[in-house]
Amino acid sequence: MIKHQSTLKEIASELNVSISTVSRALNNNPRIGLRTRMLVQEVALKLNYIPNAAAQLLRKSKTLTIGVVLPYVGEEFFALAITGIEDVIATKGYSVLISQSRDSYEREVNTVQSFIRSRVDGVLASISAKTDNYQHFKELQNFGIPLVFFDRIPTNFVAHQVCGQVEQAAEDLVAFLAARGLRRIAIVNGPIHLDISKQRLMGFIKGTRDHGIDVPPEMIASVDLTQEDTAVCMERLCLRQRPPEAILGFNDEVCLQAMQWCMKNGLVPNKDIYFVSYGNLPKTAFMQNPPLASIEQYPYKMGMKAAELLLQVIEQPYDSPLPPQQFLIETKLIEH
Amino acid sequence: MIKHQSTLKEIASELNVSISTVSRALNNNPRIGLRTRMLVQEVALKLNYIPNAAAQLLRKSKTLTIGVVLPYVGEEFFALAITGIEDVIATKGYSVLISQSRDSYEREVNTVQSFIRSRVDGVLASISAKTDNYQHFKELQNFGIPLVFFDRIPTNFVAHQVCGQVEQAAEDLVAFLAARGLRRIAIVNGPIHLDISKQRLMGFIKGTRDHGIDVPPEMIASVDLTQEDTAVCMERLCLRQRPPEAILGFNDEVCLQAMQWCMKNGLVPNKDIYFVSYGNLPKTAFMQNPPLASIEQYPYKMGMKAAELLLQVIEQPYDSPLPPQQFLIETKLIEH
DNA sequence: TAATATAGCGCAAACGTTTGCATACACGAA
DNA sequence: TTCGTGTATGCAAACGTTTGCGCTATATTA
Repeated sequence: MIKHQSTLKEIASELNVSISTVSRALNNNPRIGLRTRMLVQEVALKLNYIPNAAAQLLRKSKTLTIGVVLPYVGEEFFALAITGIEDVIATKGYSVLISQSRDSYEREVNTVQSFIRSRVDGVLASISAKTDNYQHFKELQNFGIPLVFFDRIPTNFVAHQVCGQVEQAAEDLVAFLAARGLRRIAIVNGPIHLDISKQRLMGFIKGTRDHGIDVPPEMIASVDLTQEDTAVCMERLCLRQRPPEAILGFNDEVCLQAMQWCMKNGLVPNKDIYFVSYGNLPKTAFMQNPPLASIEQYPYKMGMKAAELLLQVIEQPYDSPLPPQQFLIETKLIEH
Repeated sequence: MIKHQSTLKEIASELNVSISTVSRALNNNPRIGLRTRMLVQEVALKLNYIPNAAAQLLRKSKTLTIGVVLPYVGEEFFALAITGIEDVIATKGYSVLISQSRDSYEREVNTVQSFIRSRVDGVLASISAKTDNYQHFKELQNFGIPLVFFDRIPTNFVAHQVCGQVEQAAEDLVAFLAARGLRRIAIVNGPIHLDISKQRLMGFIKGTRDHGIDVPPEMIASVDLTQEDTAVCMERLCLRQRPPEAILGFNDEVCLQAMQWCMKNGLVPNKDIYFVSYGNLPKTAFMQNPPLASIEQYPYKMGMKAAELLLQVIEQPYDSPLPPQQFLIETKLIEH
């Protein structure tokens, strides 16, 4: 079903000039006379010429393309981050390949390898909930392809990264609950191999200790971010003699899952159990019972910052690579 | 910052065989002896060889890649459609380039041209709210690149398309409202150059007529899907002597925008003004006042169907192209 | 007038693959 | 020995660009 794709050669033979002249004319090279240049561009337009990116990449070694891999494009947090990324890289003439891992390790690996095959100029990544092996990212680095992690950054892996002030935020959330006299507080955390989960936990422990709150080990849970796992976790947490009065969720999505479990099990969210969370997502503005407080993480800004850092790394000369950078985006507790 | 990217040539010289032998060995061509084949694959692994997709495309004329352009990846409807698309094309070894137009005509044009440059094997498109010129899609077809529209399909443009039973659904929504005794009904439609907007309007007109409902022209409005425009529209609609009792929204997103305007202006959604809509999006399950009824459009299924059709078109031989196909996905009215 | 500069363009190699055709060798049969 | 028949591999062209270098006129200078 392939029809016709005009090439430099065709334009050249149409005008009885050489291929190189056509190439230079289209790139506005001043070595070609103005008359010829105009003529070539005219014919190119007439023939609907569109350069073959593959051939260009083969010669130059630039694709002007960056890859973005993240868990779900549909999650508001990531959707906003994508927009931030696009807005930054568009200004430099880059375009972006978006791919979602859907929290699957295999999908993430495949995506990264596909990015390598197409020789993108750089990669932005927010790792899947299942990823605790970073070989594919290592390979990316071996290929010399710049890599910046954002939000869901790995632990024990040296790379550029951008994320929120997660630990401080957890302390703030605990303080928020403590100020309301709540003392039986649980945390429903994300996978602990995610650095942002570790940070949430540290902030939670620090915050509870600061307020003299005792945290029995059963009050500390991790889920893999699926609806099912969250339900199992809630079951364990709430079907005990003394269920928690409040829950600090990994993010708004997890809280929604937990709150759904509550409703199915005759508990009224934010009445029987209070929720606080991360995200402050736009959709919570329409909710019946949004989390009492949620940490605004400015995903648009985070996307922008990550993209800016990546571009900086890309433009760095071969011989003086940038040492691994870490950026923190400030966060803010929002009450609902 | 580019380090090293191993090539067939390197593997070849490492083993003192020819490049063609290496190429064939890696493709498991039986013409190469088993011993050599194993040896080559071993060395390829050792050197972290990953083929250069650009070079491959230049020789073969297949990228095993399809492009998807749609308004917003973050909208639940499109996010679900993407997932359906991915699930289908993954089974055939294809991968997907996702790009959002964010309802901008320029962004959509750029995306399509970038798809052409990278010579994708096919394109799935859901057009932006601003698009009423289809030259860029025409160009795609001139290049012989298969194209399938889904959901947001253009009017007056011959192409394969997949969308929901929109018109019938609008009639159903009107019937739903009429059964509740509501007779002052307005429609807040999408851009009228979208075929699905036209269909909504036709269903609306048919439905109201069937129920003997009079519809003054002021009750028929179109918005460009932005928050601002919806607010302006609501203003015109509601700040009159007799505001509508019920509104049929273009989709859940538009309804949310309209309901936000209501709340800002002292009107209680689904009490002062009833809403019905399209989408039945998951997030409405958490809402305080979801639309009373919403049309489930099965976006996952729609994405799958569109992808299946595209693959079929791609695999069609040059000489017998498929005549333009139109598929309807059945819909269902859901009460809340 | 001769030497030199300059403008305008073409030649051909290179990027990393794939693939039709040719080649080299071993082995058994005539 | 000679021929045929596989089997295993190599050669070289081609895909569509970009780009260093070289060529030819014409214009400028001494």
